[in-house]
Amino acid sequence: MPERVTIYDVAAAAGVSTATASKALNDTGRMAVETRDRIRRVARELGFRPNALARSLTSKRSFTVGLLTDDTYGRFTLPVMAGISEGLIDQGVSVFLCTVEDNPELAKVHVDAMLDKQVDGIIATGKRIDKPLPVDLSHLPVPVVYALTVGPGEAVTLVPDDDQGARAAVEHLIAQGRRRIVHVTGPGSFRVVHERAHAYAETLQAAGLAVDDAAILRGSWSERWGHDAVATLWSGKDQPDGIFCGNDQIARGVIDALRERNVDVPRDVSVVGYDNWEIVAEQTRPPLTTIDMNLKELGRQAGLALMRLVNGEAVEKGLWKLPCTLVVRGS
Amino acid sequence: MPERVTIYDVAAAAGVSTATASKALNDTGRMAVETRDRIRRVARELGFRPNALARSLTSKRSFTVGLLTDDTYGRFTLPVMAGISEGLIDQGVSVFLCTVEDNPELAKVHVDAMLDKQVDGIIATGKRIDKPLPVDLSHLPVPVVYALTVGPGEAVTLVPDDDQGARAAVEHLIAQGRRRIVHVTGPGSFRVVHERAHAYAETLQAAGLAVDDAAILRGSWSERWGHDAVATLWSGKDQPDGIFCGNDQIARGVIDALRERNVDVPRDVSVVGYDNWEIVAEQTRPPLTTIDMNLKELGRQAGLALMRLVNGEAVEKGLWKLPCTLVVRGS
DNA sequence: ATGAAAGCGCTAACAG
DNA sequence: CTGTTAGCGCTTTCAT
Repeated sequence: MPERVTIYDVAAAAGVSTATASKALNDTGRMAVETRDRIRRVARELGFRPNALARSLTSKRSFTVGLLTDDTYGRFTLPVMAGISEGLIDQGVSVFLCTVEDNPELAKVHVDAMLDKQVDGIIATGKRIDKPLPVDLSHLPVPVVYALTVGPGEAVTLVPDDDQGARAAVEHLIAQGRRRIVHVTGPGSFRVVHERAHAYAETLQAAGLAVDDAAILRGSWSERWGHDAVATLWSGKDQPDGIFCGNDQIARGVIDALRERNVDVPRDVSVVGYDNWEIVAEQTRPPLTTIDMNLKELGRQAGLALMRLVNGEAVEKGLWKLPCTLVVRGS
Repeated sequence: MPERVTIYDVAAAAGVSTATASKALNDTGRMAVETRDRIRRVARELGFRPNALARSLTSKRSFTVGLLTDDTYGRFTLPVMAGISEGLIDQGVSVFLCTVEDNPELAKVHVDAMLDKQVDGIIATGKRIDKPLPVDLSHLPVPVVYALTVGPGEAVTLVPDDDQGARAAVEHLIAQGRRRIVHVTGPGSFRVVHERAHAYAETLQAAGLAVDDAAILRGSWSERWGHDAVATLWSGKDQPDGIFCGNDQIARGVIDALRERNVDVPRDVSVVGYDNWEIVAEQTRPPLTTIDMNLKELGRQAGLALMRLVNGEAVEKGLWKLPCTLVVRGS
């Protein structure tokens, strides 16, 4: 395996001191252009790459951040991760990814490992906005940003704007001429369920449509529940012509159930999902119109906010609600 | 933000030199037990945590590895990542996760960043066993292990044993009393398609069942294709009583299509999928019997193999085929 | 049994 | 314009 080239090698080869070499390579200090060029050329020829660890030791910056998540399955974490990575790569920042599940000890081990490795900051992310990670991150020697998970009030927390997202979904259904719109969603124990349901009701009201509490059906986040909800709805008399689902899996169950009843989507009923989980949304028949939470963008913003904090720049504390986007497909 | 405590602080507070403090904390050297205990106690009281960067500078080990993947969606990468992390956490190793998509420049940037940060080794992983990452990892100053992606012949490469997995699937169908078993799989351009098809044919033959080339239907990796394949199969005369699918999505399409034709699964036809993608496999009706590639275990092994390489221990080079497991559900 | 000193690779004051 | 020196936090000979 090739030996690593140090700045001493470069300095020696260029016939200068390491200080000069350092300055030349970092474009700091002042020196003859030709010296600078020569040193740079030598460095390139030797394939010199500075040891980031050594650099960090003095600079107090490791250009490394930690991403902590309790989302084992990665449905939400991965887009966030991709956004962070993409947003920070040109600052030369790398990301430690740690999955902590619901295990406080494991979480502590990972946080300690990150701190020992001098991460510049930590991003905490999760699968539930209303559930904190199993570890207290509030008195760490580095800044912390929360994404898709609750942080303390004085922290920066990024979440998708559920209110706006749900509103966009319902407004779309109304724009399709739908008038009897129901909402099939997840368990009432999730805060997003309330927020989306609330936005749903308000949007109907604003459009002068009847708002009926019975039109909000709460169940699990599964296909099966979407299926069952349709069975319930179609056993009554007033069938809806628009269904806003709490997530794409429910929507998938709904669409499948409707097809089995020979109810045509979107002719007879329009369906809108939530999450834009492409693997689900693109495979429904017809493909699912849904709300995209723009998680990648959320990740990018989280990363950038963290770096601003790291750099001591001012960052507005509190809850950042990032806009969702309606993705229109065939349903 | 709390100031970091250094070994100098500990040494000073304990009234010893840093050398002694270091020895006490690392359980090296020899000294009075009481001195050691006192130093340790002081360190604990002060909340001392050694700076891993400084330590790495001398030890030449960063206890950090890089995970490179082209699997944006993360379907395969995440379990592998979880396995690596889980397998290495008690050695104090952290993982940099980098998604490089198919972008050679991006890949190079990430690899360089990792090397600059002195990763002890790199694990390359991907979504296709027969496609290399868009970057050459063969002349790096650190060891590399490949998982779910092709590496050079002299490298360690871990893949699921497709032959054994497919065999297990078909044997299960035969054990269910199925005699007319077809194989609905993905595009012929994937190597796994050939391997699984080959194992399928061989297993039938070994059981004394007729092997027919027309019984292998190649298409895309989608639900839609599973659906279409059933349409094709049921338009002919000899309908199968067992279907081995190339992945779970195809299997899902197959099961849905069968239900639409009032063909009962598993009474009339047994279906086996591949991947054990729980989100799909558990939501089919009935839940899908499928093959699990044990990716988390594969990740763990990859991590352990890499660390053995890092430690200069002997590791058998070449292709490691790890066993798959049949997961029996309702189909 | 303990400590002084050197050094890991790099950067930054400060001289020359 | 360039080099000497000190130091980042820790480990490790080598003296004492």
